[in-house]
This record gives sequence, structure tokens and C-alpha cells, in this order.
Amino acid sequence: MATMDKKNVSMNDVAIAAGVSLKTVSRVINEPDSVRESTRDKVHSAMEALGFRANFAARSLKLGRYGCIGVVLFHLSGGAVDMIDGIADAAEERGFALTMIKKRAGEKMTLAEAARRMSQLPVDGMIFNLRQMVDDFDTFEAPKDLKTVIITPMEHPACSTVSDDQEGGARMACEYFLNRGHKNVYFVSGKKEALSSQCRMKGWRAALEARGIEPPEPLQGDWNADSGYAAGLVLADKPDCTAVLAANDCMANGVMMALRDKGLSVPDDVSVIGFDDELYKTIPNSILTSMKFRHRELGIRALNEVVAGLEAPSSRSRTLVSGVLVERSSVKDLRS
Amino acid sequence: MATMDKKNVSMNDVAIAAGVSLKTVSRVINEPDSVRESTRDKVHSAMEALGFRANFAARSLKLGRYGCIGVVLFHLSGGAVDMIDGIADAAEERGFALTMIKKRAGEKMTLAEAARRMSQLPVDGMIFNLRQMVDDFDTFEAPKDLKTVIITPMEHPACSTVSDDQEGGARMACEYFLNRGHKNVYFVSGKKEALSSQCRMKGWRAALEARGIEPPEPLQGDWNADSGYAAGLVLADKPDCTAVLAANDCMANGVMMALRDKGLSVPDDVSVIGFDDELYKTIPNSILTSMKFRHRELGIRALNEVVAGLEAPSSRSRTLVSGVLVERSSVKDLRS
DNA sequence: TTGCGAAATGACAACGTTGTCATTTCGTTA
DNA sequence: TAACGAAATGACAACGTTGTCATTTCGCAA
Repeated sequence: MATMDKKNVSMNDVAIAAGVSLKTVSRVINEPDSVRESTRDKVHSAMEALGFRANFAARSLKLGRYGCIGVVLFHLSGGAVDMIDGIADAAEERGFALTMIKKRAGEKMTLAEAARRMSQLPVDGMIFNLRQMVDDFDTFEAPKDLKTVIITPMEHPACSTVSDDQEGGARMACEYFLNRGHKNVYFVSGKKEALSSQCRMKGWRAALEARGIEPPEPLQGDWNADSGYAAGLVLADKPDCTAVLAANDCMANGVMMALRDKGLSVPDDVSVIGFDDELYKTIPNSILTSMKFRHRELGIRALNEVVAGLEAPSSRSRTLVSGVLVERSSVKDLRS
Repeated sequence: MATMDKKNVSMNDVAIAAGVSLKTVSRVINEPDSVRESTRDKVHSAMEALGFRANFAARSLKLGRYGCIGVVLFHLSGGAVDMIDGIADAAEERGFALTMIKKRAGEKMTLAEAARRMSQLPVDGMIFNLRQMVDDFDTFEAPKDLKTVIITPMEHPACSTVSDDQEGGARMACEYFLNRGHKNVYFVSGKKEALSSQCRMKGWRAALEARGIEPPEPLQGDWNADSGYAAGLVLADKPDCTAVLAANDCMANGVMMALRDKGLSVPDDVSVIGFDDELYKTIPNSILTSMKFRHRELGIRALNEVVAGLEAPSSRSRTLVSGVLVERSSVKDLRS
């Protein structure tokens, strides 16, 4: 190549090449209608010829905003894909990009630490994705000039939060059993630390207690099928067990397999409901009824909440995204 | 509040409050050792009191770099979580943040378009995650000053690429059958557009042809269990079918269920291998042997490749991350 | 042609940092 | 105490944009 490639082509270079002033180039970019067509063309050709690209840093410095929303991933789990997808789509639509950081593996990151790091990056607002408890949750104060939204089932004293209605969903699923004549519902939990497991358990308890039923001891699982299977083996021996609510579909499948291996039929002997509605992907002709949360919608709401709050960072709101019970045939109606 | 909250606290404000010069504040941040401890303390208290946070835009403008790597998500699939996780961890470790944009749903984004949008954002280099073909793949030219890495199984004439060794993995899996006395291997594919499905099919074909075996017609699936089940029903009727390679675990499970429903046993009558090794999460006591790709490692490699190439954006390399066959008991050794 | 208001363009400062180079202060030694 | 070199600090320009306000050019009517 004969051309000396200058490291960066600035608007000034373009201006000189086009024989206009710096400000005119700026105008071509930001308010094209205010510049004569002939001038505009000259500038455009010059930009083309030089390979001009606007400098993000200079622009944001002048404008005082970045057009980016920060996302902190405290825990990156399976369901997070759809949520990120929602966040990214909504951001795209509103003309924002995302700036992302992640908790280091093993590190114990607090909200304050996350906020500190984020606020050094190009962001106008931020979203925390929090699926487990952190030490400083209640005492955390968000930067006054940076709208902060936390995705978490817990209410926060100062920040806006967005969440699936995990507790409500669990309650609904549980009531679905009770409304069909089941006298009791057993529960298989996920990992202890997971807030979603805790909330689902809470909803299950609440639904039973609302009908004056003493909740049986929940069975501890770890989200995977094998732990569900172990729980299923235990439950198969309980004569009063007609209904099982498992905190996710994988464990629900484990439970079903154990029941089958013990000679019991689903739903004829025992009814089962799971969460997340993803078993159909893996099991042909799946019969599992499942409470599904709309993670994508959750992400969209979270992003919209941040954008809406950009001008009033200290505003506070609480959004719950309801779940949907996907009905299949794993629940028997005992009344009929 | 009595305090007038100025919108943004600058280093100048800190300097005045601490009774030192602007430059000294800068030094406290960037080269603390070069300033006397007593001065440093004064500055630190001032920063604390005023709530100073360095301005990203100004800093990057001066430094000419952002400390961010761009990630373009063309397709956000399930396996992408682990990959993003790897990218994010590696970025974290090397002191980079991620800037992310996503193809709009329905929009047909080209590499050129993605590059154009990314280069307006705060990034020093970028990673494209490409799981399907795009129109301008072969003709695409990356910005000369922005290191670009494409995650895709295809080789690119100009850019560095990183990929799982899908083809090699499929070949290995296929040879695993052949080495155990199987005379032929059937293949159940994923969605047609997916490059990973195409590559896995290619590897399967290559392995058979290398032994002079004519590959049978592949069965078309869509990644989900039901399509695997349908394929399984067909395969159950083929007397020469002793080995099935399914392009993912879900379909493999579908195949196994169909075979069972047809009265055939896995592995006694038919052997099966899947991909991704995730069935154990959903199926208790899973017996499925599966070719697993290290998505996390893939992400790490991609990020490292970008960072390594920051100084020489036009360098080009090709990285393949090999897969691992996770052995369980779904393959019968016909020689014994 | 001249004059006028509107449209188009330009000159210059400012955004908040860091690099360069000059100046001040410090601790030592003569 | 004076003189010195090293360490600490400061003044000022520069990074590449956009906002403000002044100036030039244009189209049109007189």
C-alpha cells in the first residue's frame, strides 16, 4: 500500500479533505438536514475515502452520556440466556448497547463492589442479575447518578427490582393440585443457596398453609435429575403422597423415573409438576405439566426499567413477571 | 440535603478540595508511588468526601483505548452460556470489560454491518459469535485497526477464527463405533442451517468414507427430542442399524426412547452416541456416551486471541478446541 | 442591481482526563 | 549553613468531539 495509514481519522481530517470546517462535518453526522446537499455529499465522500469512524470517547465526553447499559452477572445459569437475550433485544431496540462484567469465579462480590467497578465503565445505568444472596444486599446504596435495577426476587429498600413471580408461580402450581382434590403436596427443592429455590419453596408452603395443611418436610435436591430420582425413591414409599412439586423439570423427571421404577404410574398413582418447562426438549412426548417463567420478558422489563429511570435514578419500583402453567397430563384430577 | 450535588465530580474538584494540583490527583490514581504519603492521604479523603469517580470517556479519549472487547451475538443458543462465561472470565482476568450487541430478531445482519456498529462503540477488539452462515462471510474485511476474531467452524480468509473441533469430534465419535466392530453408523442431524450440525455430519461422513463405508442417508432432526424419537422409529426397522450418532443429546435420547418402545435395547441391540453431554442433567442414571465440547474453553481462547492480537489486528490464526468423548454404557463392543 | 431575512457555515471554547516539561521542595553532604 | 541532586509537584497542551455564537452566503423581492 502506498497510502500512509494515519492511526485514527478525525473529523478534522475529514473537514480538511472535504474543504469545509470541522463543525460542518459534525453537522453532517448529527443534523444532516441543516447542511446543503452538495456540501453533504462532499463530506460523505471524504468520510468514505478516509474511512472515518466517529470517536466514541470524544463524543461521550462531550455529550455526558454513553448509550450503554451495564449488566453485572453475579451468577450465569442456564435460564440466564433467555434473560440476556431479552435485555439485549430491548437494548437494541432503544438504541443502547450493553457493557458486561462478571463476578470472578470464586470471588465473593458485593453489590457495592460491583457498582464501584461498573461506574468506572461506559454506562448510563445498570442491571444486576442476582440469584443468590449477597452480604450487603440490604445496606447497599446505588450511585446517585446511575439508575440501578436489580433482578432478584427480594425487595430492595432503595433500588428498583425486577423478578419472575417465583413465589406466586409456586403457589399457583400448588393450588393446581389442591383444586383437583389432592390433600397434600410434597416438594423437592433445588440448591439451598439459590433464591429461586427458596422462593418456590416459600410459595409452596404458603399455598398449603392457606388451606390449613401442614407442609411435609421438603426433600433436598440439587437441580439435577439424579437428586430428583433419589427423592422419588423416598416418595414412592409414602402412601399419602399423591402430588409432587419439583423445583425444576430435571428433578421432576428424576422423580417420575423413580416412581416408574417403583411400579407407580404418573399420573395415575402420583401427580407431578415441575418448573421451567424445558423437559420437552429432551424427552419425547413429554407429559410433564410445568410452571414456566418468561425469562425473556423479564430481561425486557429490566432494561426498560433502567431506561425509564435514567432521568430519575433514585426512583424505585418493583416489577413481578408472572409465570405460566404449561398443562400436560402429569396431574390427575382426583375429584372425577 | 444541604449539599449542592454537582452533577459530576471531576479531578479538578478533588484537586481544589485537597489543595493540590490537578495533575497530582491524576498521579494518585495512576502512579500512587510517585506521590508523598501525606499528599496521597489528603487526595484520598477529598475523593472520598466528594464521591469522585474517574470519567471513562475522558480517560479513554486521552489514552486512545477503552479496555473493552466487543462481543456480537448473531445467535444466542443454549451452549452460548458457557462460552460467554468463558469470554467474560477471561476478560475479567485480563482487565477487560465486554461490550455486547445482538442481531435484532428477524433482521439479517451481515458481518460488515456488525463491524460497522461495533466500531462506533467503546471497543479495542471484537468477537463475533457466528453459528450460521452469513452472506458476506468470505468477502468481509475487518476494520484495520480493530482486531477481529470470529467464533465459527469455517475458515476465514482474513480474520482469526476459533471453533470447537466439531468435525473432528464427530469423526472421533464415529470411529469409536467402528473400532468396536460396528459395520455402519446412522446419523441424525440437527437443524439444517446450523453450522454445528453441518460440521458434525461432515465428520461422520469422513469417518465412514475413510474406511470405505458408504454413508447411509442421514435422518433430518431439529435438535429436539421429538424429532429424535421420529428418527428412532425409522431406524428401529432397519436390520443393519447397530449404531446411531445423533447430533445432540436430546435427539439421542429421543432415538433411545423410540428404540425401547420398539422393543429394542440400548446398547444390546443398538448403540447410540450423542453430543454435548448434558443428558445426565435431565435423565437419572443416564447411560448415554456423548461427545462434549468445551464451550467455556472456547470462549477463553477467543478472548485471549483478541487480546493477543490487539497490537497486530491484521494477524490471522485458526484455533480448534478439541472435544472429549464422555464414555458411558450406550455403546456395545461387537468384537467381544 | 440592491437590500433583506433566512439559511448555511465557521471560529472557538469546553468536556475531564493524561503526557510533557518546568518548577519547587526535600534530604544529604560538604 | 550552603550547595546539590533527587524527589515531588505544578502549569499547560492535547485527545476528538459538540454547543454557542458570530459570520458568510443564499434566494428573493423591491
